Amino acid sequence: MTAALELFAERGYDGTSVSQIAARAGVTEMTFFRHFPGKASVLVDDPYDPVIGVAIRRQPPGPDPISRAARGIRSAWQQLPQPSVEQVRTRLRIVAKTPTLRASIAGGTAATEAVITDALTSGGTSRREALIAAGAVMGALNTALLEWSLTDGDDLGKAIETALDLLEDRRG
Amino acid sequence: MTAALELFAERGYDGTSVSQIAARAGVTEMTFFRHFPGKASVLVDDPYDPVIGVAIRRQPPGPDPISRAARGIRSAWQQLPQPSVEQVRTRLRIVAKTPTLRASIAGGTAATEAVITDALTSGGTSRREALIAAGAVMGALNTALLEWSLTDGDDLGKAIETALDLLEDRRG
DNA sequence: CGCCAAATGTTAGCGACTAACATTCACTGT
DNA sequence: ACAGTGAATGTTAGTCGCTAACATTTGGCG
Repeated sequence: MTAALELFAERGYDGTSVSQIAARAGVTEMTFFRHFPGKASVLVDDPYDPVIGVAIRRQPPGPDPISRAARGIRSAWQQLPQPSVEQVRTRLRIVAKTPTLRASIAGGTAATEAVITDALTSGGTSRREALIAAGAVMGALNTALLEWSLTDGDDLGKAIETALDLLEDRRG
Repeated sequence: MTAALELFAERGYDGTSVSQIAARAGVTEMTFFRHFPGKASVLVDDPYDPVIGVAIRRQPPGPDPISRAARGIRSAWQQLPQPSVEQVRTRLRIVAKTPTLRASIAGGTAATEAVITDALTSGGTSRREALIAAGAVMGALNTALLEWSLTDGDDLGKAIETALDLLEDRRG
């Protein structure tokens, strides 16, 4: 993983091949694929889904599933151990600057969307509305995180807050 | 394109190779890639971006960029020539059932997101909020379209309406 | 010291995609 | 009718991500 991040920083994501990563790690291409399911997986690792699920369920149901999801994620974020901001930033920066990767995180968020959808439906929201709300929330969050990664010295928490406020606290 | 859609229906997206498509089309693999930038591009073709841009700009600015974007898209959708619903459905159905494709449409919506972002910022919204609003709207719409494609006999316009209403018409 | 299992290596192959170069095709002007 | 020209197509060869089948090493343990 260290080798990969170094090379991505040096030559960019598309500019570095898996065999180069393996070589710098003193290892074969094969053993790379035994540790990571794919080249993109070096940059993603998102174990937050369960926490998000219960946090959303704890929010009072209401007519607006988007707001409920947003409140749940805010609460989850606050109780989560804050990750190393600079590490998150370097990773996300690579994603933000690589179109193919931007696309592929959508695959990573699919699981989170499913968790949000389930949490919302358990509160009485129709499945269709829950799906849409989950899509909207994840769309907003992903965009906010990528944009944040490209700026300097800004607070990660504040970026998330901006996104959640915009989703939740409309016409205000 | 006809050959590709046939094969996707027969063997699934991942189960058909580009050379198979080319063969059925009576053509070489190379000339496939000269017509389509990639295998996924057979299923996507989204010339609506300019219309969306001007439609959003026409909406009165307000404190809530998400609502403005949603209203703009609703208006654009109403004045657009309605596409052949069944054709849209078969295409989207393939996308919905193929995880790798679901991810790759995110790449296709990047352009639309940029258009929405620009339209919103021209109305006084900050760049960060405009980006987030665009992400939320596209996330909701994509999810709604994919979910719609998997159902039978439902109205496409109604599915879009559900998404836009949820985004725009909060708390009630 | 020998044994077993996990980690790693080797080889071979598929599919998406690209580049460099050759070829055919359709159409134009003389 | 004919030569010429530019676009569309074919050919070949190669890179990269990724997988499968089988061999090899490695490390701990009785």
